[in-house]
Amino acid sequence: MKERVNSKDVAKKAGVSQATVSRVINKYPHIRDTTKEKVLNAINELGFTVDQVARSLNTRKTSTIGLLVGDISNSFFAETSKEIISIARSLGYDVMLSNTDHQSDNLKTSLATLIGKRVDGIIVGSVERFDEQIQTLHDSKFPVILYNTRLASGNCNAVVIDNFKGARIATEHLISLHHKKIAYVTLPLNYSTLYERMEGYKQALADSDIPYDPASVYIGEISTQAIENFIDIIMSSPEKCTAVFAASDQIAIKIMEICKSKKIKVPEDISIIGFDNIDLSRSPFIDLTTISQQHIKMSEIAVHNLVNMIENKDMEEENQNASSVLEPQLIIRGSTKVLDK
Amino acid sequence: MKERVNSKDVAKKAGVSQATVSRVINKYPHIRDTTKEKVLNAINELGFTVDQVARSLNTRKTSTIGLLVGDISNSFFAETSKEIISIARSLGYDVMLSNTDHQSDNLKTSLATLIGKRVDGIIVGSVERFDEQIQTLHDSKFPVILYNTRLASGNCNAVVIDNFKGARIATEHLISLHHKKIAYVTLPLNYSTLYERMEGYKQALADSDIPYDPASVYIGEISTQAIENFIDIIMSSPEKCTAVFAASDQIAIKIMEICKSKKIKVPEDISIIGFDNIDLSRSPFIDLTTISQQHIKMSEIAVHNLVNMIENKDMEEENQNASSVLEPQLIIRGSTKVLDK
DNA sequence: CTGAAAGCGCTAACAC
DNA sequence: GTGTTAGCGCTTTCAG
Repeated sequence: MKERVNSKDVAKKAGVSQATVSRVINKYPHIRDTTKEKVLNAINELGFTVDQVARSLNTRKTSTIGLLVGDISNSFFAETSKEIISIARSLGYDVMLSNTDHQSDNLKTSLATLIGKRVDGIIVGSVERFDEQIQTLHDSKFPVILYNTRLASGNCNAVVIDNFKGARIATEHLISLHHKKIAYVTLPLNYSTLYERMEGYKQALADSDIPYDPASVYIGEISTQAIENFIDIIMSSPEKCTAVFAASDQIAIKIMEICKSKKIKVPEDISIIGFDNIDLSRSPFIDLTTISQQHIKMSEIAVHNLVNMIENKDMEEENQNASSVLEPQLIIRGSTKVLDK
Repeated sequence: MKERVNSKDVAKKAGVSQATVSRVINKYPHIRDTTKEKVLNAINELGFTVDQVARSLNTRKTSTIGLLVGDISNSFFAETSKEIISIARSLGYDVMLSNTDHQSDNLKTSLATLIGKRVDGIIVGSVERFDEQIQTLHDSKFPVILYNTRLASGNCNAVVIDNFKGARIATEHLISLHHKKIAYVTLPLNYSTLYERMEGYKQALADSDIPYDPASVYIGEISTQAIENFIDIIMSSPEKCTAVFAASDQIAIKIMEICKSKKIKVPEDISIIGFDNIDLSRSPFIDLTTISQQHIKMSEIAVHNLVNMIENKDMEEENQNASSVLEPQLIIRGSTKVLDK
C-alpha cells in the first residue's frame, strides 16, 4: 500500500532539493519560474499536501485556536461559536472546540489537552470568577482571552459587556413601567457575569428607593420544580411581584413557559425581561424584552484580539491588554408593559 | 526567557535517557519502580507536558477528529455536536469543528485543512447527495462517516434515520386525522435527507389515493416572504390545505410564526407537523408534533463507528461498513388535530 | 530493564 | 536562486 507522499518525494520527482519545494510551498519570492513550475507540477501529479503536523513542529505554530464554552447547545454559545469559527477561519485559524458542561474539572482537562496539542491561543466563554487555571495560564503569557465572563481579579483579557449596567437598565426599564415589586431569578453567582448582574439589579432598586427583598430573589439551579415554587411564592405573597427580571433569556423563557402552564398572562399579569438577546427571544412566540449582549460583536472582537496577541507575542506588555467592554442595549418587545393599577 | 521544557530536560534532570522518559510517559510495563519515580518527580518539578505535535509526527496519530456541520447555530447541529464532542472526548479524541454554512466550497476548504492537520477521521453532518469530495475521501480509505445525510451512491458510511419512512409516517399521521389536502414545505432537495423525505411524502399520498398536487408543495429557500406567499396561496385556493408537513422543525416553526402573524390558528385552522424533534419543538410555546430523528443516538453511533474505523484501520474491508439506519419516531404534540368537517 | 541512535516531514540557517 | 545540513520533540528499533 502506497504511503502518503511527502516533500522529499516531490523534490525527487521535480529534480530539485527538498528546500526548494519548501520555498515554493511557502511562496518564497526569489525562485526561477521554471523550477517553480517543475515543483508545482510534481505536487499536482503526486497529489502532495503539506503535513501541518511536521510544519508545526518547527514553526511552533499550529494555526489552531482552542474554544471553550460552557454548553454549545445553549443558543448563546452556539451563536457565538459560529461567529468565532467563521472569523478564525478568515484569519487562517481552525478551531478546536471543547464543551465544559460548566464543570471546572472539564475546563481543567480541556485546557490541558489544548495546551498539549499546542494550540496558538485559547478563547474561553465561561470561567468562574475565581478560577485559578485561567489566571495561571494568562500569567504564563499564553494567549488567552475570555468573552462573556471575566475573572474577579480582572487580570486577564476579556471581552464583555457592562453587565452591571445592563442589569441596571433592565431593572430601570421595569421601574419606569411603574413596577415596584420586581423579582430576580438567577443561576448561582459563580460567574462574573451573573455576579455583576445581581449587583446591577440591587443598585437600580436602591437608586429608586425600592427596598431589596431577598424573598423576591431566586438564586440557584433552574429546574422546573424550583421555579414553579418560586413563582407560586412571589405571586401569592401579600405584596405580590408584578415583574420578573431573569438573568438570561434562557431563564426568562423557562419562566414564561411556567407562567403559561399556570395561566399567568405575560405581560398582563406579570412583566418579564431577560438578558442576552438570543435569536429565539425575537420569535413572535416568545417576544421577550431583553438586554442585548451584542454577542456577535463580542465574538468578533475576541477572535481579533486573540489573533493579535498570538501574532504580536513579542510586543510590549501594555499592548497585551486586549480587554473591551461593550455597551448593553435594551431591546423592548412584548413581554413587558406598564403596570396598570 | 525560559523556553518550554521537553523530555530531554526531564531526562537530564532525572539522570536517565530520553527513551526512558518516553517509556514512563507511555506507561510501559517493565520499568524499575525507582527509575519511574525519579522520572515522575522530574516531570513534576519541571512542569513538563508532552508535546502532542511532536508525538503525532511519528505516531501518525493526532487523536483529533474533524467535525463538519452545515450550521452550528441550528439547534439540530448544536445538539448533535455537543454529543459528538462529549463522546469523542470520552474516547480520547478532541474535535476540530468547521461550519460550512451549507456551502460546498467551504466543505472543500475545510476538508483540506482538516486533512492537512492530519486529523484521524472526519464526521460530516451535511453533504449534498452527489458530493464528490467526500466520495473521494472515502475511496482513499480515509475514515469518514456521515450522519444525518448520506451520499446518493450509498458508498460511504452513514448514520441516518429512515427518512423516507419518517416522512411517510408524518404524512400518514395527518391523513389519519382525515386531512386530505396536505401541503409540503422543504428546502431544495440537494441533501439526501430532504430528497428522501419528499419521496416519503409522495408515497404516503399515493398509498391513500390522494393525488399529488405540485401547487401544494413549496421547494426552495425559507424566507419569510416566500413562505407568506405560499401560505396565502394554499389557504385561499378553492380546495384549501388543512395541514402542512414541514421538512424540518425549523421550517415548521417558521410557518407557525407566520400563521400567528396572519391570525391563522394552529391546529384549529391548520395542522402542522415537523421533522427532527429539536429541543425547542417541545416548548409549550411551540408544542410541535414531529418526527424524532433520534439525533442524540445518531451522534453517539457516528462517533463510535468512526473511532472504530480509525482504530481498526487495517481490518477487513467488510468491517468498514459502519452504516446504520435508525427508526424514525412519531412524536404527537399539540400542533396537529383531527380535521372537523 | 535501559541507553544510543535513527527518523517522523518539514523549515531555516548557511553556503555557493 | 538553490542545495546541504541541522534540528523541532518525540517514539522506536536495536543493542546490551
